[in-house]
Amino acid sequence: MPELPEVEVLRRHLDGVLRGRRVLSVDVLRPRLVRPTGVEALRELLVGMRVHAVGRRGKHLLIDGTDVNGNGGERRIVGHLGMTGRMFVDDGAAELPRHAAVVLGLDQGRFVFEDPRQFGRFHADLSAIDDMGPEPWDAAWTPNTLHQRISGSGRSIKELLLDQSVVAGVGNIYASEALWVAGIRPARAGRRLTSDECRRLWAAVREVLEAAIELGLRARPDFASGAGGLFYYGESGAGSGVEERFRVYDREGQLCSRCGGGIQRLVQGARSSFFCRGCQS
DNA sequence: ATGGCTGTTATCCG
DNA sequence: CCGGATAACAGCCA
Repeated sequence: MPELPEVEVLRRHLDGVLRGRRVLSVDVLRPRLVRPTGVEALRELLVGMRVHAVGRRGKHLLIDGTDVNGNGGERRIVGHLGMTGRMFVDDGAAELPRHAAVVLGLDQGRFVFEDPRQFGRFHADLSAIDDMGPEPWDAAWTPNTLHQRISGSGRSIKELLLDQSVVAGVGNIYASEALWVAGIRPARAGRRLTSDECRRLWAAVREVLEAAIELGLRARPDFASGAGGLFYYGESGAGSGVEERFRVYDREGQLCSRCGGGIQRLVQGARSSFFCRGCQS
C-alpha cells in the first residue's frame, strides 16, 4: 500500500500506537530488508529507544525517538513499504505473518514489519531521504518551481511525476490520476508543458493526494489483520463501505466520467499509464 | 498451468 | 542526460 496517501494514513495510525513506547528487542528475520545499513547498526539504534513521533517523508516512514539508556541522543529509523510492505502493532498473541521481516519487542506489545515481495526497507540509513524533492504541501513547492524543475527535460511528464526528486510521494496510480485532473497527457515531454499547465498539475497533485488521504482516514483500515491491512483504495474499503473510484487508473476501455471519451493505457518506463483521449491533451 | 501483470526503486548499458 | 532493460520477489489472475 505504498503511495503517499497510504503511507500518511499508516503514519497517523503508527504515531498513535508507537508514541511513548520503548523498544526492548529487535528481531530481524529478513536481513535483506535492512540494507544498505546492516542489522547491527539497526539494533544499536533501536534497543533502548523511546519513540516520540512517527513521521513521513514522501513514501518513507520515519520513526523518531531518543536513547533513554544512554545520552538521550536523537535516533531515526527510515522505513519504506516497497510495493507490498505492511507495518502494524499487536499484542504478540497471533502468529507472525509468513514474510515478517523485522519485529520489535515493545514495553507494550510488538511492532511488525512484513513484506512478501521484499522490496521494502527498514534501516538506520538516512541517505534515502537526503536528496528527495519537496513535499506536495511544502512552501518550497510551487507551480513555478515545478515548471522550472521540468522545463529542461525531454522526459515524459508521467515519468517526471514518478521521480521523487521532482516532488515527493507520487506513485504510479496518483500520477495518472493527477494528469487526468490537470487535463494533460502522460506522454507529453516535461519541457513542453506551459506554465498554466504546470499550475494545474501542481494543484492536481495536491488535490488527488488530499482526497486519497481523506478517503483512507474514513476507511479506517485495520492495519493488523491480514486482508484488511492490505486494502487498496481502488479496490474496496475492505468492508468499510468506503470506496475510491479512480478516474483513469486501471480503467482501460472504460468511458471518461468527464467527457465520455475512451480511456487508454500505455506503457512508459515499464509501468502502465492511463489517460482519457478525449479531455487530456 | 504458464505467462503476464502488480503499489517501488537501484543500477547498468547504449 | 535519457530511455530502456533488468533485477530484487511473491501473489494473483486469465
